[in-house]
Amino acid sequence: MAAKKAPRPAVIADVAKLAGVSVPTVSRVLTGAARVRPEKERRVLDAIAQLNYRPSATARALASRQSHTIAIIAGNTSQYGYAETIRGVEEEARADGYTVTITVVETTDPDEVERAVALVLDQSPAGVVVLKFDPPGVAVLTSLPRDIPIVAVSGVKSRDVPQAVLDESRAAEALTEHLLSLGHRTVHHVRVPPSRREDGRTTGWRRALKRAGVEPPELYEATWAPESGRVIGKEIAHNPGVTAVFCGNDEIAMGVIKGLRDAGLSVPEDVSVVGFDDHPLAAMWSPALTTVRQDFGGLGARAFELLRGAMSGEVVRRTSSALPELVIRESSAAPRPLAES
Amino acid sequence: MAAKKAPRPAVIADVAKLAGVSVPTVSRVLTGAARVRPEKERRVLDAIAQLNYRPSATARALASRQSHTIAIIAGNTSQYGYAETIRGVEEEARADGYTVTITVVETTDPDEVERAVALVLDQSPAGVVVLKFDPPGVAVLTSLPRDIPIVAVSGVKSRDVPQAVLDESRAAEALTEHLLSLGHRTVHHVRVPPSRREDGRTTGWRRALKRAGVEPPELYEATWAPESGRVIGKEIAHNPGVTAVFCGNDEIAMGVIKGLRDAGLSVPEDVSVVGFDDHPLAAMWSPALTTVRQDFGGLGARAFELLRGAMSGEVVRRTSSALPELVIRESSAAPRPLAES
DNA sequence: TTGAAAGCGCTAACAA
DNA sequence: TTGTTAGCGCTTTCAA
Repeated sequence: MAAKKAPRPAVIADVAKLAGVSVPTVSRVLTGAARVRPEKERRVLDAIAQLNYRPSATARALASRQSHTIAIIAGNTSQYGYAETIRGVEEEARADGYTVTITVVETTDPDEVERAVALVLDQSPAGVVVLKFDPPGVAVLTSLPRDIPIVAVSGVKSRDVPQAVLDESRAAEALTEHLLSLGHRTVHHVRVPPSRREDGRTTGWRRALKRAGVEPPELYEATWAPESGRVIGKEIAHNPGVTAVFCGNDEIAMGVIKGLRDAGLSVPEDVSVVGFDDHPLAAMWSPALTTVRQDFGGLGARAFELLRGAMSGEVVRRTSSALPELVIRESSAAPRPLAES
Repeated sequence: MAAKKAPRPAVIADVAKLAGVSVPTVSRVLTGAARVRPEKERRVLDAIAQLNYRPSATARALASRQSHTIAIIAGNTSQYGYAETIRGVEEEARADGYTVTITVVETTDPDEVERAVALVLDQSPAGVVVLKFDPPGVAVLTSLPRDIPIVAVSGVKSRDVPQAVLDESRAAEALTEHLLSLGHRTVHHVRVPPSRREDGRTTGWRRALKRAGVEPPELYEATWAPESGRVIGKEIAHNPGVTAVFCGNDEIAMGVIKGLRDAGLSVPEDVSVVGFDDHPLAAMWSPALTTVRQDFGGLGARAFELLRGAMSGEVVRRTSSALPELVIRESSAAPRPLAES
């Protein structure tokens, strides 16, 4: 039972009265919408400080028909790439005085997608950032009305809505070429769940192989759990034809290495394994992982910048990332010379 | 230049007119605040569907003086424990129809703390969850007004505000005892940045040591970056008195192991290293990490539950976690028999 | 059970 | 430059 003592928070009318001006005048100094005589402005500012007044974002949003909230919709919030991207968006948004809401959509189940979209729309956010890394993200994008500023964040280019992209296919291509240049006849690929039929990582891998005149071998399909990588690693250990493996992300690569080792093979002596993303632990791994750096934080920041443009009615252009950076460490090496085979 | 075509979204008055009832009646069926004659209710529902009407959360919040938004304030969003906790809160909140906003406070700089708190307060959220894992979290808690429902999430108990806790000291104690029971004379500790003078992990470690009659050796201080663990690992390698190391979290443990190995030592043969949290990659590591499982997701969920209680004016009790679960894997073993010493 | 009237706290138009 | 007057889209009295 809280005491009734709590003096109800000051509202704009209280400030106006104390400052001896009208309510709109207070609003004007608050928003800077129009000039106010310096002296009155001072009085208003004093009153605000004295009453410890804070404008209600809710009332503002209702009256001005625009909020200072942006919504992020994502398949999850805790995985490395997602978390970092969200961090990037939040950081930029906060610097700009925006509040960010997060809504997770775990599956492509129409009901769930619908419900999440409704939750977001009900807040009438000033803009929406959709993490289009996975099928739920794609589904959300489809059912989001287009009369509100939207920016997608993705690993592959598309002309759907404005989007900040990290060119995964180029990165995957470079990584695959690295392996090929080491002398491997072919490179196998462990794919993480793609956002559509094919993701940028797989595309780049395939492209590099084709260019080298090598027929892409069959894919291994992993889930997002590192454990699934371990299972695949064990499986790979039984296939002597595999000398180099390109994994969809670093966590899976770590799992694959674990599986390979459990089966008695060593990396990179018996098989080279490379990851993707440059996870903070990639360098700590034994052997340290060869991978490609993905700037997810920067990606998020760029997404917000695009969104800011869209929100201010600007004509939006798409961005593309800087070139991905290959990080060569210890998990990749030349193949063991074959004993005939 | 968007066409003016976009039919402005339907508002409650449109629904009322179409259904042939008054606005308050529509509101009543929406909120369930009062009984409405079944037939009218049907007409209202039909009108809502037909107009594709969505109530404005903003207007609702203003009129009813209560929002359906809860705010999470955290030191960061991407680190494992934080990200998982946030996931837990968001999941529960979403199931309850709440929108969640995230605000990051990176330092204890009063201006930054003030600004973030203001950003949160301006939204007049229905409740606030503060991740009190670090100094910024503690600072936020101090400058947050108490006339709004607040729940803290933490690793150590305190009577400040209602809080969901994960009993870190018990877990750390169990882990330290495990090492001691293996035959180690003492256990060294690599601490991660504490939220206050001392954190639960360090406290538990110290307690177990004291209980065993061992004087706690000097601490090693790490940052949150795994790399800092590696540096410490190298340092430890030069100290032959160290046979067992308890690290503040799994990432740091991985770094320490890396550093130890770089210096030519092997784990657990030369020194045992245990982590904390049971990070998804802990099992993939070589050697697989001995650690203690922390259910951050559940922690977040419990925090929301507490908050829901507080929001509905309930008398709030504190929760405590279930007992932490020790996960013994390969990185801990009996010390090497000494060659005299 | 229902409608009329009165706000919620603010910004937008419009005169003055 | 400033105040008056109208709302924003909803919920909440209060009568009926």
